[in-house]
Amino acid sequence: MSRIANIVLVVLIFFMHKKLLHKIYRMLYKSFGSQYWWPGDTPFEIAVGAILTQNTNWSNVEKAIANLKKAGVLNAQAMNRLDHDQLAALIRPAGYFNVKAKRLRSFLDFLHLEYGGRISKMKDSDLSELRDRLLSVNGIGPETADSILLYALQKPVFVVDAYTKRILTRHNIIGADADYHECQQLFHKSFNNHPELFNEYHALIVRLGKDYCRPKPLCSSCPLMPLL
DNA sequence: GACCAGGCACATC
DNA sequence: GATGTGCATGGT
Repeated sequence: MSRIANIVLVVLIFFMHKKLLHKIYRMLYKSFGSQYWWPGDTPFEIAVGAILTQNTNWSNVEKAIANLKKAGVLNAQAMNRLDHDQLAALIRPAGYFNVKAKRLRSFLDFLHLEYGGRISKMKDSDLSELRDRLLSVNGIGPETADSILLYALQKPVFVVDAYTKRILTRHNIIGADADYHECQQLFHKSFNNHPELFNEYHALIVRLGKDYCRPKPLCSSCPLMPLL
């Protein structure tokens, strides 16, 4: 194939995928409506939830969040005064409580050292630089960093999770070996950095994933089944 | 009782 | 660089 034909093919495939991603969004929104994400009252609570939900069912996270609220420590200053065992005991229902207590501690250290304990101060930073800084915090990987950026700080960043990859793979939009960045770029290029839409789209994907998109088998009542 | 859930870091090859 | 493993609770 000539070089030009190859370029034309790549562009065509991109526009096909873009059209399909738009169609999937419309189908999900029609099926489920607005999801009103993120389920959290403050940017700090959203950031804590993003760490606690790592590889964990949200209902377990809710129990841990309720414990933190009841103890009056769901703010950067009060949580910073807890020692490891106190924090781990409060977040126990979220699972991996020792690991997550360390990760929350790393985030608190970062927040106090770099932003005086105020998440709102993060908003002023350059997006790319802020993302790199978040990723440098132990326990904050791409999905957690992007969840904080999008849902706590309203930055135009799409959150890619296991459900997103599963759906994109099943619809042959990406290969099984596609990485986080590749999936994310697909959404960024298809939707022109639109934070409100990224917010709703990711929430809808999670809703679909929870209800219909188990690893196996394929669910015949899935709203996206007509596309397969 | 097995499987799964809104990941990530670290060890090993 | 790719792959495997540990981390843990609670619902289905």
